[in-house]
Amino acid sequence: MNDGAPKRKPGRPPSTEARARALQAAREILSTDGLNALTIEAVASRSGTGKPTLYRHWANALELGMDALMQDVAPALPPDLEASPKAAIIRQLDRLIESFSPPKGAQIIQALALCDGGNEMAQRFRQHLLYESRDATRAMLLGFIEKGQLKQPKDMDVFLDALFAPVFYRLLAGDDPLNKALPAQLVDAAFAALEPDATEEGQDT
Amino acid sequence: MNDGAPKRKPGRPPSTEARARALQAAREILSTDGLNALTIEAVASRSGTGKPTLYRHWANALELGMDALMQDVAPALPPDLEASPKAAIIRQLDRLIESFSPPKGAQIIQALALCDGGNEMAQRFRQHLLYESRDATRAMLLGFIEKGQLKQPKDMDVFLDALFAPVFYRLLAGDDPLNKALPAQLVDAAFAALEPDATEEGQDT
Amino acid sequence: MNDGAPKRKPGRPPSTEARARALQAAREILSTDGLNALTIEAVASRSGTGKPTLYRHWANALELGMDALMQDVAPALPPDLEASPKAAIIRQLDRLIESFSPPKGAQIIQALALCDGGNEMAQRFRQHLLYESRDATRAMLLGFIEKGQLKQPKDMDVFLDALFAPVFYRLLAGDDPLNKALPAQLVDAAFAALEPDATEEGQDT
Amino acid sequence: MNDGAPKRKPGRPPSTEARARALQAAREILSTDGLNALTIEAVASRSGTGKPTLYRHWANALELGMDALMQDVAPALPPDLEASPKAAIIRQLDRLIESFSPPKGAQIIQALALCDGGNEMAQRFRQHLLYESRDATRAMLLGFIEKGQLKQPKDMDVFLDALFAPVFYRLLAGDDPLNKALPAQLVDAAFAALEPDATEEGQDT
DNA sequence: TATTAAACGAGACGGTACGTCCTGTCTTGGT
DNA sequence: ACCAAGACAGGACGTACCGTCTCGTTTAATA
Repeated sequence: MNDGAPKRKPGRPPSTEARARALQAAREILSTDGLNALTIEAVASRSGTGKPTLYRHWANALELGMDALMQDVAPALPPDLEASPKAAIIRQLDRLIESFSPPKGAQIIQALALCDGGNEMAQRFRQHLLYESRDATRAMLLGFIEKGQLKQPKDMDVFLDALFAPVFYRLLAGDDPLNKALPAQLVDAAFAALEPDATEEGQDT
Repeated sequence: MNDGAPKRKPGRPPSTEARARALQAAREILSTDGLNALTIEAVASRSGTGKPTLYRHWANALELGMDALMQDVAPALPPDLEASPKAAIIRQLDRLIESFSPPKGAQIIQALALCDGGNEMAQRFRQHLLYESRDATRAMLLGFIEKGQLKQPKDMDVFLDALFAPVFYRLLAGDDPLNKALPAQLVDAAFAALEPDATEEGQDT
Repeated sequence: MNDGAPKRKPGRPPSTEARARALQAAREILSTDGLNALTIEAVASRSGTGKPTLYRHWANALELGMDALMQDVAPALPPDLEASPKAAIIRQLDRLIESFSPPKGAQIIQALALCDGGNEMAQRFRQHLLYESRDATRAMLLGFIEKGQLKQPKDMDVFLDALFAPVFYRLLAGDDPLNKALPAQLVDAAFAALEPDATEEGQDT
Repeated sequence: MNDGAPKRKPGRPPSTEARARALQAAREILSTDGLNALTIEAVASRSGTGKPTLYRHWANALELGMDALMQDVAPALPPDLEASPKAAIIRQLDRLIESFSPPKGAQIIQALALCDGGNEMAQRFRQHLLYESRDATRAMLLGFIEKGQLKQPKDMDVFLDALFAPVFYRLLAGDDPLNKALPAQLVDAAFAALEPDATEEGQDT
């Protein structure tokens, strides 16, 4: 029962349009000049937004950049228990890798590395880019395990790391671009520990 | 007074002392104020070195930082085929994690994310921090395989990723500090795929 | 042709209280922080008045400041033909100097120097601070002359300048504060030209 | 004994050219847009000088403006005891009024009113614009008095104020521009107190 | 008494300028 | 030839006010 007093604050409300213009300009700068060129001044001049307005919405250029980067990452992911476990996880990884297509991937890594970690925006960013896929995958795995289609891994977090960490690791290393085959390779390697019999025969590939 | 007259250049030779002073100042700044505070000006003023001298040695502050960070990472690693494969790899990972003790780990990640990738210093940095351990571990694994102590993994690079990527992934994520137990967990999980029978019984450790 | 009906406008009439609060806040700011600190925002926040309300009453912060400064200057002056000419003029100058007691004097000079000159508020300000005393003094002098108590000066405006200009000049110069003796000195010097005989003997004082 | 070691400071010396360019740009801005438009940014962009360089030379835009205004004021004044006292003083006042030709006069008044008073630049400014003429005139008057050509005024400072204050007063008031006749009027009025006999006859003009 | 239009406070808006910091280059005199 | 010191042009930082513009809320004359 909170509609009795929606408690609109006094004063002119923030302009959603100004915010949208700023984010759009930021995305454009990111796609053409990279995260280092994403300065508050550049966004202000490109978007026709005043600097104080930008600082009203974001604490600094990095937070604006994180916000802009989040807009370009597929926002949701459907939990899917119909397909095979491997296929479902591969689909998750595919989506992640697609979101990290150049030059976004390296910029996301850079933002992750630069952000403070303590503030709220950094937590949202990490949640969106690191944990959303991971949590969904965890939920899927638990579903498969419950249905008996999958063996319980020894340590779920370590198991998930084996799937997701290599994606970020390769972006961080830089010289090994993400490729389409990677998800299947990761899933195969991870499942080898769960389905020991299956790996025996496919070993000669 | 250099012996066979190996091409004595005219003029005053570069001062090794100035370089050392600069690196020392950089390490101090890194340990107290972080990579963002490592500016050329800060190093110049703290070390009593002129800015042009710094630019003579490093292209920019980031390269100086990478150089300073490399100094603090254990420089070598002994290939060891005497111990058990698991123990040998755990020792490698332990050394790596120790090198990444706060606040160095996050700074190394930051430097990796910021550096261009194309230039020579970035390659040395990556070689030293990403690939040295990995390559040594790969060599060790091949040794163990040759001796029959280890089964050949399906894809060596993916296998190595499963060991090393989580370390960097957790540094990148930030909120999950590296702990002492991690190496053993990673090795156990990775070896589950190689030694399916053995893991059944040793699971309760 | 709207004077038949007093033309009461519909809607809420301007709040005299808001105006008064703003002027009070402005006076307080002037007395503690000076004219440079008298910004519209400072007055708005201190007085609890909205910025648009302030702009409805004054065109900018300087005009508000001039209005506030005028409130603190003795508003009227009694023409006095009973006393001696010298004493009457000294009283005028005393009143003026009292109105300019620190820190007001310098602020008034600053406002005079900054204001445009063309607009209506600037004219009111000048009228109030420069010409009111001067005009009253001129009227008094004419009265004394008519009564035969005073000799006609060669040029009345130049004569008045000799009385009033030094007051403003010393405020402008800044390092020579106005003192109580100044009015008598100015009057003596000015009257020396009118009453040549009297000055002969009193010269050694 | 300070020439044995001229004590040249280490490091690159300040560029006289950059300073000159900045002052030139400031003079241009003053002559076209006024003192309010003389911002550090405007000077930087017009002169091709970096902002930090400007701040190295001047504490703020006002000080830069005062420096620029001083450049345009006739820098010296010859003490002249050959002419008649009146003529010599009129020449001084003429020079002063000429230096204050629009729009400079109002800008000088504005700068005087705005400057702090305590700092060194403000003192130089006042010395140059207020006291240089005044001091030279005082010296001349003393010379004339010594030679018996002039009677000793009752109070020299008050006498000098009667000559100089009206000039600044009229600039401050704004609506009464300085005219060519003013110096003679001021001198006549001031001398009336000194040469009572002469004024008797010329009074009816 | 209800309507209604203007003024109210609050505060976001696009802007301009501030004064600081750092960049990477250069110019000094000294070693 | 290299050094330290430090000034240079440039550019981004984050802040303070400017003067304008919505907002939703009073307030008082009018209908």
